[in-house]
Amino acid sequence: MIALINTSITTPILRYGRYQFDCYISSLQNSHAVAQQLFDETPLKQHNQMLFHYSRNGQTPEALNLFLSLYRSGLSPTKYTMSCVLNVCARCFDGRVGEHVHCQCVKSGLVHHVCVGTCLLDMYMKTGNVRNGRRVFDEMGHKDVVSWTAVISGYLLNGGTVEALKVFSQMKREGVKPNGFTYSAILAVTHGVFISEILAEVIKTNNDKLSNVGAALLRGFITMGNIHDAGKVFEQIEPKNIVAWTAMLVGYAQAGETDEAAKIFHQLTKEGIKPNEYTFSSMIKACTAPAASAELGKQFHACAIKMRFNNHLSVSNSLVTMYAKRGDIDSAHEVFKRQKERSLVSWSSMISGYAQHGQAKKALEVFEEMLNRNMEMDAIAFTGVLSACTHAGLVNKGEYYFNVMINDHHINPTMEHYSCMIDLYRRAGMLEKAMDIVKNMPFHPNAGVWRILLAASRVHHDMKLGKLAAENIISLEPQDAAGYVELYNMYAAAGNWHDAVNVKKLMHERKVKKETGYSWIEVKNKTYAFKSGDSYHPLSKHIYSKLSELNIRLKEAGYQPDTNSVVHDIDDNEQKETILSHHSERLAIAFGLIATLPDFPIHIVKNLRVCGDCHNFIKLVSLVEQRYIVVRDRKRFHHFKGGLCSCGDYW
DNA sequence: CTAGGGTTAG
Repeated sequence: MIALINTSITTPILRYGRYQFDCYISSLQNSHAVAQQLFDETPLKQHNQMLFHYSRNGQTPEALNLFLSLYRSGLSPTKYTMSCVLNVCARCFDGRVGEHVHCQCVKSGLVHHVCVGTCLLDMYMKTGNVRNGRRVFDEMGHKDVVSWTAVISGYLLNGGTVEALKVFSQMKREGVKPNGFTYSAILAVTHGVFISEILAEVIKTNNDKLSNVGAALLRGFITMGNIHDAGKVFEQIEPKNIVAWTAMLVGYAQAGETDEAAKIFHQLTKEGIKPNEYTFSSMIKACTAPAASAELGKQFHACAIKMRFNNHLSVSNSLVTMYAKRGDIDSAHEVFKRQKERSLVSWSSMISGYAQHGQAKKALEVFEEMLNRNMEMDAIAFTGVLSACTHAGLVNKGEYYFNVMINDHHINPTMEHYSCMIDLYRRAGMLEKAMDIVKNMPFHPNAGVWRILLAASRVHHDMKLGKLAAENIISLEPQDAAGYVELYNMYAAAGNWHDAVNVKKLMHERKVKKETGYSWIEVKNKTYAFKSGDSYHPLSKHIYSKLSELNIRLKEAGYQPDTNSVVHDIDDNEQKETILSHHSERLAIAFGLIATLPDFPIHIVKNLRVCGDCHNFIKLVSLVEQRYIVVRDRKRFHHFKGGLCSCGDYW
């Protein structure tokens, strides 16, 4: 676990002097009479600047405390004060804080200023109160392009696509000219298809080098998976602001190119642009990619601390997920524990983190704490707790939470929730119950569900189900090799070579390729990649001889290779064993054993799931070599120790 | 006068 720097004290950079700042802080920290007097004598303008500073830095509690002191001391807030504090309220989860400020705005008459009105409607929209947001907007005497844009993005934020588009056209009808911000917002719903249309309109109306729309266009291309055109748009944006840089960074991150994302980060700082919380949370998220080094994530954490962004909610939330995904669940919890305020996202990040590590008990504890605090719940929070139950085989608990979600929280189960339940029953061997859900849920099963059923068919030797699942996977996701391979193996096993050959032909015609399995291991700050049977590593010879040595020792300890995991069309059992024994994770582990000291834990990251035989193999390695081995596969973590795995062979 | 809208995290 890394040592976290104490971040509870932040020193803002102020326009006024150090002395005044110290007085300021003391006035906030104790209710000492002298300090209070100092507070009262400080001009309102400086309080406002301080408030602005807090709001810009995401220091929500500080900002609200300051506003409260201001209110208590009898100073009358200005429209500037209100704008700032409403901006802060927009990020609160308790909408009542904002409502209170709303009352103050009405009483003082400040509500009639455009800025205050806009902040108010924005606050309601961001806290999910669309009705009040709309009402404030309708009652505004004077509306400008900013107010219109705020309503549009407010609707979009709350899923009101149709209303957003309506407001967009109404605005144009009333003669208000959309600007870059407006296009930027509306582009989020136009899904690529309209990109060229909007682009034409943008060029016609705002001939200003894509400055504000650029980032939105860029995002459009990225969601279409077109990083090339995204890059071209990026080049055209001039000057490039932080939003544009962040959008480009996200583009590379989504394409799995963590190093390119990091390059963008360094480039923007070199150009004198200051990264903000969006940049940091995006960059830290990029560090969770399987091929990214664990060091990189820590470096950006350190960087965030240095630049004082670590206390921003989105940043600390992304840190929780980053550490969890990097296998360091303790650091994830440490960040979570130190969060001054936590949102729904914070709690669900922690729950999913524990779930991925198979620590179901802790996941449920955190979830129960959330329930006790009467926090608002959403579908994703329940996905976290259900997946914890699934990974640990807690059938009763899973059923219980599923019902709580529907009956107490009135959340409609999504496909994800049904998948969890199907997987939960399937792993527990309750195939009939799993099938009941498949038949009765209001969705057509997606490829994910069929993959679960495919796994079930293998365990239960249910050929009929296997065939059905494989065929559905092929039709739903024609580029996924799993269905073809399974179907081929089934035909081959039954001696039906005619159909087997046809499957192979189809696969060939469609250019379907099995995703290459990679395993990564980090040794002395360097990441090494291995793929099955490769010999690129300079120590390759030693790695393979270590593997043969291990094989002999493991067989003495009772290891029997399970060649059923091999999906190749090979008859020779010995050949199958060889393929198994050279799976990428084994190469990585063998290298880890050679290259690190005996008490050093070995961390492996895989892009695919670990196969049953490798799982057995690693368990025994952890026993005979007395090593702690952590494997992160596509879905979750396995902590191997003394011949056992944290997943309890339940994955 | 300053301030409000656009990107981000599970």
